[in-house]
Amino acid sequence: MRFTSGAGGRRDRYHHGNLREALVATALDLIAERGPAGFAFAEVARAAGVSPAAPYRHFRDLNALLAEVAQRGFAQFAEALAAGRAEGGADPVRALERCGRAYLSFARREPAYYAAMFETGLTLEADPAVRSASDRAFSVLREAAEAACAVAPAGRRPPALMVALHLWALAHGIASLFVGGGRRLPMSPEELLEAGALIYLQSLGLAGGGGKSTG
Amino acid sequence: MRFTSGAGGRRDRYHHGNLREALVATALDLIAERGPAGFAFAEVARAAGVSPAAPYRHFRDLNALLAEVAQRGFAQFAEALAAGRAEGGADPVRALERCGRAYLSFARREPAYYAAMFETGLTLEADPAVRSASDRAFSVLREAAEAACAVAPAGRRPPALMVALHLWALAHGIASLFVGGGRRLPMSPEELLEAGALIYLQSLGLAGGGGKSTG
DNA sequence: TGTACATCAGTGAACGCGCGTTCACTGATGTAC
DNA sequence: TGTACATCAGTGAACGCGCGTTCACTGATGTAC
Repeated sequence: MRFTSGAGGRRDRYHHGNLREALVATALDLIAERGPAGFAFAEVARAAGVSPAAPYRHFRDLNALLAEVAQRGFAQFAEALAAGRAEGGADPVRALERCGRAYLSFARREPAYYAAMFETGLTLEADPAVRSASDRAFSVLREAAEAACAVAPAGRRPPALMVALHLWALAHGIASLFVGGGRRLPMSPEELLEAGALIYLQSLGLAGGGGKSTG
Repeated sequence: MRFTSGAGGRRDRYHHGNLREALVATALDLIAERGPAGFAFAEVARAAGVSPAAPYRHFRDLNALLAEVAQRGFAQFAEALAAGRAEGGADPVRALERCGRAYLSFARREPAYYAAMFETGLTLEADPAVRSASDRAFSVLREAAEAACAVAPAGRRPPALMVALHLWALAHGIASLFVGGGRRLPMSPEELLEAGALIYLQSLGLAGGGGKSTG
């Protein structure tokens, strides 16, 4: 549980004071336990210690609550990607690699957010707020790819958008298949992604031929 | 609808005769409409034109039915991958590429199966039959990767399992993100995968340096 | 070919349950004066 | 500082509904003789 019943000990008041936040946090807990489709609106209310009618003051229905969770997830995701990118420092290729690593690490660190973002069926993508939060996250990766592609050998500069999509898909595929799920691997997802990105970027002339490029 | 009410016109009989098959087909229809978590056990019965108690003769509960769907999906998936591989002919690298292409094309052609296989939450993977059907599908890809890696330049032969995992993740990521979903792309998923696989395999010395390798 | 019978797949009624949603309400908060 | 009042967040009771599951049943099928 995150702070489902108010970490400050200010509970059992008639006015909850922070129910909207509490509902989001509770939904996140329930998603972690049972997946994004594993519970009902009334259940969130019960788990938050509130009457079944209370959530209607804040969300039209369960879907709206899940959309809010997904939206926040994408916002945090964007921050995590940007932080990863910054970690790479001045070297744009290294920054791109770190960006991919941050993708995977977010999926591992925040499986509930990740599930809300990507495993809810496509319904959420119809929500404009979710959609634009998602776009903002992807644009971090796209910009990192643009910077990296700019340092490619002149004359064989790959399309940055394509590079971004390839790395996104690779990271997403690895996260979906091998993080959390029961599938066994002979290596960690992180190692798998790092190796894949290295092989891919080498082919584009963007990574050193065999040298160590990460710490 | 596939053949929900018996394609042979032999309906309105007391004994359905093929209810098990009809339930699987109906579930597939419902998954296509609303996703793997979007309907109830009783609803499958109703859609199949049968009393709510009837499905219990064939499946313990909705989860067992979904597991059956997933299992069949993986079986067809394995066949599709093998067919793709065979399409590549004697050239093992080409065969590997075709295998990846078949992955994507299955996701597009059979979105309901694909959803049952990969978007049901991890619960299904606990089922041994589903698990082994899934393993069988992956082993087609792994064997294709082994054959392809065997023709790599001696001395820098990549680990085949890793190559298989990379291509699997790439294809799965592209399928999950860009097939069916609302996300727009500047190119088709097929082209994206083909380009990605080519870049990746070139780096391993497995694909011609810039030559056309597909038809 | 015909009859008796066992088997089994599907019926339909029934149950308790939790959900989604609404409603008039009530208690807390903050603000005007 | 104190009081009256508007606002608003949460209550709790209520409703109809569909679900999951069970049960004794019944009608179709196939087989033994």
